[in-house]
Amino acid sequence: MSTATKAGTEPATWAEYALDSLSEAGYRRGGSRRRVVELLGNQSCAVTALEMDDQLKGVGRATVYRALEQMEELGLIQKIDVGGDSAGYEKVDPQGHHHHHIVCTGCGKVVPFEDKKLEQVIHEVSERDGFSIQSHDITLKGTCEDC
Amino acid sequence: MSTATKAGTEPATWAEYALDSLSEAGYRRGGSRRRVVELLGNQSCAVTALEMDDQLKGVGRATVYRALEQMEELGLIQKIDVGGDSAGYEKVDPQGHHHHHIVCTGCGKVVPFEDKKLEQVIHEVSERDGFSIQSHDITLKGTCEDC
DNA sequence: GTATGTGCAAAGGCTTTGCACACGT
DNA sequence: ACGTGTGCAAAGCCTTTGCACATAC
Repeated sequence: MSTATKAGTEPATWAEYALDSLSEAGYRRGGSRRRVVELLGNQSCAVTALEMDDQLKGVGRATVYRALEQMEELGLIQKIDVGGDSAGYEKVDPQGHHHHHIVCTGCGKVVPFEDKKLEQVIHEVSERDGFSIQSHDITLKGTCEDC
Repeated sequence: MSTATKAGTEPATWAEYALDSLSEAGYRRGGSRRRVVELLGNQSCAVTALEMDDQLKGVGRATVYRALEQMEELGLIQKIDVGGDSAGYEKVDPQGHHHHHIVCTGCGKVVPFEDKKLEQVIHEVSERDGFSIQSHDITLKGTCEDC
């Protein structure tokens, strides 16, 4: 019972990829979870659970949290500490692209950044300590130019 | 016995240094905060507020949190996400030495590590993005050998 | 003696869980 | 039809705040 679109079978967007992965994991294609997935797919950086709940008017808060839990379990999204009270979540690129975050302790602003050298060093560290690294979540804290 | 100490200038331990800093910042030398400071001074890695509260029997939980807030404000300690529900805290070495953490997503074990190359790359990044970096808190997540 | 420090208890905020009903398969 | 998905409300847990008393200065 494959709902695969065409012979290519390559999902065009992260949301499609995530929905397919959830389906393969045995989850049904419910409408509320789908809305959570699509919201995450439209974001380029971290969003908190409460922000998602605010934007998804017909969706219960519990459903948002449950969907996030399932997706994090499958490695589709990543939980990120954005400094506030609520945790941030963002999609994980299946092709391995990712960024990190600088949080301003003054105004709370979150700025994403990428750095190839940093990626390489992290990769070396993860091999050095006998750990099998699943993800790395680097958050720098500082003061931005406006503060 | 210490041969290097001169008349009340250089604090011999982190706890003394922290208590001096708090005093200079205008805080009085209360007994409960002192116990929190000394507990932190005896730890080499992150401890949570609730763990501290458990160990400090006569000290109120509110006092623990208030002391942590004050010390973090002064940069004496650093808040660290150790993956659980409760936040971790650890002393900041005034001489700049520090380590980072790998958290096992299987058993929750926290392993500290150091890496000079990583430090240098972080330093470069912090200068590149126009941010004034106060601290960096790098947490890798993975599976340890026992899991 | 006065202002800060502290413990207790209550409140706050984010997250999780229980349960009954709706929906996907 | 059956079992999962979902919304609502309540509970849980960490953390913060209010208040009265103790303590440092």
